[in-house]
Amino acid sequence: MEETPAPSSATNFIRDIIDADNESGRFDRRVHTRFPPEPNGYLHIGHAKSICLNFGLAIKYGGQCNLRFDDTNPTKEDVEYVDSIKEDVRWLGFQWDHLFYASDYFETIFRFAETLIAKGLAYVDSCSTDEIRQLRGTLTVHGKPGPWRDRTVAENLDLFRRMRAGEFPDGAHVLRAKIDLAHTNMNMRDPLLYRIRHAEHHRTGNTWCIYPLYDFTHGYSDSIERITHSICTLEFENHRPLYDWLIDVLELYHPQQIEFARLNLTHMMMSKRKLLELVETNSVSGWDDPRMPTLAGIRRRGYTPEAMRAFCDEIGVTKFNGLTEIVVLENAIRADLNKRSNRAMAVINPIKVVIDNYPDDLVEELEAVNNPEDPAAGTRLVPFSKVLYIERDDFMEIPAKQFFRLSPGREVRLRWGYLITCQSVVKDPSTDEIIELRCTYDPLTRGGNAPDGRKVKSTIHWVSAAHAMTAEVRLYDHLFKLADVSEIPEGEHWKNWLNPASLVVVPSAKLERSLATFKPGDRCQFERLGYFCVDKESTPGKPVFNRTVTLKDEWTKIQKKKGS
RNA sequence: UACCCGAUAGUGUAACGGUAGCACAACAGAUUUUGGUUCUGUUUGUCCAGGUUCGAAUCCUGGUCGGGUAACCA
Repeated sequence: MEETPAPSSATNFIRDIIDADNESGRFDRRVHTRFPPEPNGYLHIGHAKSICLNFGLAIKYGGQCNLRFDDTNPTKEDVEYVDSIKEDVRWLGFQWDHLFYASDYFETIFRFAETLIAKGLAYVDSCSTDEIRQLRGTLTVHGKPGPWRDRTVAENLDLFRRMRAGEFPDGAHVLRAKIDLAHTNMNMRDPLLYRIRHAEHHRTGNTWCIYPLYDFTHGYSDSIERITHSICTLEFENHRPLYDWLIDVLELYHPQQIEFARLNLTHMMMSKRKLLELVETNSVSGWDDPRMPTLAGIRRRGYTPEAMRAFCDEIGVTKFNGLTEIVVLENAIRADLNKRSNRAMAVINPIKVVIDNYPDDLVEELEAVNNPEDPAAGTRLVPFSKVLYIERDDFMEIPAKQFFRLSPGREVRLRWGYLITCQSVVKDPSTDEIIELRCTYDPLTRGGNAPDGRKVKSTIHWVSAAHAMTAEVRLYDHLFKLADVSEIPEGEHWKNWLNPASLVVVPSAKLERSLATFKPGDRCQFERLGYFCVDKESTPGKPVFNRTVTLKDEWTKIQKKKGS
């Protein structure tokens, strides 16, 4: 476990609220937050925003942050998710002060319900789901009281206890708060508090056959844990009056609920339901497919926790429901990896180069700098010989304007190697495809500098054919070709918008020898191409590298501009 | 057709009644043995209309636009 992340310097409206509360002494200057996921899926980048916010606030103010599993719906939840969520929070660099489960409070919450009944503020409703929906009214039409609303306290208490005792089947009764069926806020129209579910819970087993609903559980959990600021996303704004009502009628310790806008990213789908569908239909390889926005996915993709935290810091926290460009995320990981990644040479789309005037059997070990951003990273030796591979994109038989890489008659530098000049092009006579370049080198330019001081416009990467290792390289791109996935009309098949090129597998890229020692999770920069990491499926016999993100690429930009 | 919330450059955010800043993007240049990095510079903004005030992005009123809300989900 690394040390506690430094507190964020970014200010936001929630910090303003906390500052004001500390000023007034409202919570005795305590700050106690919580991150409350339901263990029904894998965490994604949106959750990272919430995690960084809640844990970050606790660090900033010297307070505490709990991890609490909101596990009130036994049919959707599983320990698999509990475990992955813990792992993800730790990976992001945070450690919770207390670990709780809402199910820890089931007995307490049951007693709260009895108290509510005793106060005449809750009743057992025996209507069907349909009837309840009918009587609740609509957004513009008031609801109406149902036939069971005026049961006596004794009758309600008796029925509720028998619900718990397992005397009734699922759906026979529910417990509802008695508030106001004509309320303009739908959440206040006698909200459901408990339902009967004869289902096994991943923690409480078969102890319970009634389970409290979110609204009835969440505020009480916050109150029990003496949370000061209960931070959630915008869609719970309309729940706050109920949150406050439930705590106030029982005269309990009252945390402050604060809502902020969830994260939306271009080219990304954040809906848990749709992510689950991608997994279940094998549109991706799993929850940790490197194209997924899950923390498991981006971790496998090669993202670092430092970059994720920097990103969350940069995007800020507001109540405005915006759409953040994915390049902001990409910029965060580039900035981090640029400083710490060693460089290596890898040729993804190779074309053979023969240095005609280089001795047939000579192999030279050339010194290469590991990381120009970090002198302490030192140097390594890379083998050079007569037959090399270079990137097919680094050669143009008829060079375009502004293309200053290799072409017939032109001299370029091989990184850490020699200056070479292309003398001729060998083509497959049947297909006309270029299969080989014949070049000459200048023996006086070892290391890359010419004694006469002449300059070349371009430096390209290469590997010695005889010494290269072969590896599978997986090139990842955006999962969705559409920037704003919320624009996909409801009902339209959203999977039509998946990017067919989101994964390009290169079966046999040619890699520099030094990469042979890399283990799964190891990261490096393939010079001029991007940042890569070794995939978990990689083995010594069949190495696999994932592209985390490309480098910025001026040449591709120039080409795109010309094309459009 | 109800209620709640929001609106600052292309995008995301800061300014808390007193000079509209920052990051990313874009554009131009310098440096560079990665068309990377770094550095310098440029372009672009307070949704609209009123009001309060010496002074409004900020406060008030009205409008416009956008988001949320009618699971026995969270």
